[in-house]
Amino acid sequence: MLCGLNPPQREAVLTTEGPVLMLAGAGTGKTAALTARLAHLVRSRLAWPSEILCVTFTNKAAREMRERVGHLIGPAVEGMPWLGTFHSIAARMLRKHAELLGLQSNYTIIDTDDQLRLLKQLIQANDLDEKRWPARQLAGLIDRWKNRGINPDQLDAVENEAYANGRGQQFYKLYQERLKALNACDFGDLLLHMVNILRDHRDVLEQYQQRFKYVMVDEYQDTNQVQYLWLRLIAQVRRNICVVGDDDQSIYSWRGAEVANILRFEKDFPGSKVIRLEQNYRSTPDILAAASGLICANSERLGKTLWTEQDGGDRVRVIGVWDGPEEARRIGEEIERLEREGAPLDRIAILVRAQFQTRELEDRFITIGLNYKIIGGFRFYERAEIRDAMAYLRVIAQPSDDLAFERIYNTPKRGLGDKTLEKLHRHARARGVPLALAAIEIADTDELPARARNTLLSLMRDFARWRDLAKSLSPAELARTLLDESGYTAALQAEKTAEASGRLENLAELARAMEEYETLGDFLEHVSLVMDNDAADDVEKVTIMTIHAAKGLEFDNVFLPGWEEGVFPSQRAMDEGGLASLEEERRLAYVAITRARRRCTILHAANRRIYGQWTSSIPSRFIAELPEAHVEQETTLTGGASLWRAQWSEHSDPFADVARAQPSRTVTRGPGWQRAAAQMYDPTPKRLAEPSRSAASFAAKPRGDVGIGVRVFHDKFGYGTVAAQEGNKLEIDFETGGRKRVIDSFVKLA
DNA sequence: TGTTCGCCAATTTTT
DNA sequence: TTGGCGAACA
Repeated sequence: MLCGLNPPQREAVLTTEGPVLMLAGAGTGKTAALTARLAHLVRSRLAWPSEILCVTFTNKAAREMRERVGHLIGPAVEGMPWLGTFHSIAARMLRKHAELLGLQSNYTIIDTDDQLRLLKQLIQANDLDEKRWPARQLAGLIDRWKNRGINPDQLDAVENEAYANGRGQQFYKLYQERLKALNACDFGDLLLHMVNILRDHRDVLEQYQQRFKYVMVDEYQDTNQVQYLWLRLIAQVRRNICVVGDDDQSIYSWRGAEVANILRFEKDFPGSKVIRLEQNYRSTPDILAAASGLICANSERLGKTLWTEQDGGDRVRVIGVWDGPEEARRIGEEIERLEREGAPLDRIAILVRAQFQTRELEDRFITIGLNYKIIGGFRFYERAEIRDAMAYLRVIAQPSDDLAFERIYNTPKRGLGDKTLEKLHRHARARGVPLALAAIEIADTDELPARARNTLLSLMRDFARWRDLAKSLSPAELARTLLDESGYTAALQAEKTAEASGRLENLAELARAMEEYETLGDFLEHVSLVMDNDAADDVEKVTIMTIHAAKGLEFDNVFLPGWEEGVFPSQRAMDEGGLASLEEERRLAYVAITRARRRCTILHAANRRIYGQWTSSIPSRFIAELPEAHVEQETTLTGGASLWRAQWSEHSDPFADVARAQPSRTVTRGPGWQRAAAQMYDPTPKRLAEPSRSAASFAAKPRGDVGIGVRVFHDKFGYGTVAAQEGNKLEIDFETGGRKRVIDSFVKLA
């Protein structure tokens, strides 16, 4: 079991008693250490599998862990009910003790979509202006409160002020009451409810404290306050808690994760042993050195020094290009080259800061016929059609599921609108029954116009029939029948669009996925917590995803586009979160670079279209922070510059304005950005860029609608009059700021 | 009820 | 540029 482990890893495995903090840098084999430790505990009979609590953040991580432990200890792993995500374990506990909070044990777990609709209803019912106080914001606040372990009555005045002029608490309370009435929990509740129970019921707490001889936590830097409280309650007696994490990879603070949890572990658990895993098995020395150099700029680190036995490899490449499309083109070319060299596509990834960056790449890859897949964005179970199908199933399984009922009672369109819904609501509230029951009752009266009444009646009959069928059919068969008979499939077929046929496929896939489940209940429980669906693909594809989504993964070749101020670090981070969020961006950059095994290529463009607006930008400060010795810079702009110069003849440094044209909005200009900017616009390049197609894009055609004397508007400089025009370059006398040279696509007719 | 137009806003998203 | 949403119409 210990073979193949290095000394610190062994130590982590063998230090079973007392608190252990395992600081594991990127690619240092922490999962190996963790699984070996788990296996060791079982093998040496220190604990039964059922006496070990092992928590991860994602289902994927839990699954992998289970698999790997299974290899080490065999079928005993089946008896590990407490290996899972925070949420699934808390949900399981809560099912046992739900009645302590006035919930039934078959409570529904609602997702953010339901949550939002519920809040919207509350806001409307309480005459709040939805525009001014969006449900999203309230949802965000409530989430944050729950993440911090704050119950409605514990909310302080300041927090309360955060929503609707001091009505935050009121709405939080209302929301919780509504959830309880629906016998439902949101994700945050799973943990918060359990913490409340453990706090208020000594007997329950002691039961778990006794049961769990050992506690292990993966990705500890991502725990939030309430998860921390939960862990501490459970582990504080035996104190056999081993947490693994990397403060440098904490990138989820905006979701309530608190790096502080890992930073103060030693204080929380005095006498804890700190073990550092620093030998990296993933990346080449240059990649490691570049990443390490970058992360050094952060304060408040526990500090680790990654090293590797590997040698050789390429330096991290930094490529400056003219604009977004060229960036995408360049990446496409590089990937095609790698492909020709025999590199498998599925070991290549493009990691972006934000989803909008994927579009350009996608466009380009479609054009050149490169196989790619985009991870993230909408996940399978979040698609509208899947959620609709699920809602049908939920109503069948639980007639009291009002949220599900509301979702589908007019989907597909059957002529039941807001008017009818309102009546249902009124009746349901008056009688204190669920909507579905109210529907049956009201369809028996003359409250509704004949048409609505008949439709409703037949819908409720359908549900009664399906509920009946549910007893004899398998979940998958039930789903197929229901989709057919409800007219849902027919409505999609009638659409005849590519999108609709995609949706039909998804529904078929859903039914297929349901084959594995014996009962409808099993399936629904699975889906509410295990919302992932990585369908294995047989074709090799390049992966495009956000850096966040890439945490924990590795690729031979990694491309990192969009390293520009405003994109990465993102404008929002710089505007709002101050130093702390800039440091989180830097950690994100660190995560990005350390995904690469062999080669890492960073790109930045001088111009980019964001939200339909052309914006010019300077290289990210993170580029300047990379240690020069491990970086190789290249820019295609040099070729372009000479063309530009040829067109502009006597103007010696045409790029000066592009560089200077930066918005003064960017308050902090790190000392390094100039270096990068200078490098980028250096007219005497250290290395001559290949005369690329990008150069050609410079000789763009002029715009027909601007000419000398025309008054125009520029986003940064304001109004001005065109004084000279050459190709697509304009010289403009601005009303404030004097004469500037700009590209015609940056101006609008005034 | 269902459709269409104009306005506004716009990161990251493990469960 | 895209999408979501409410108000105005069919």
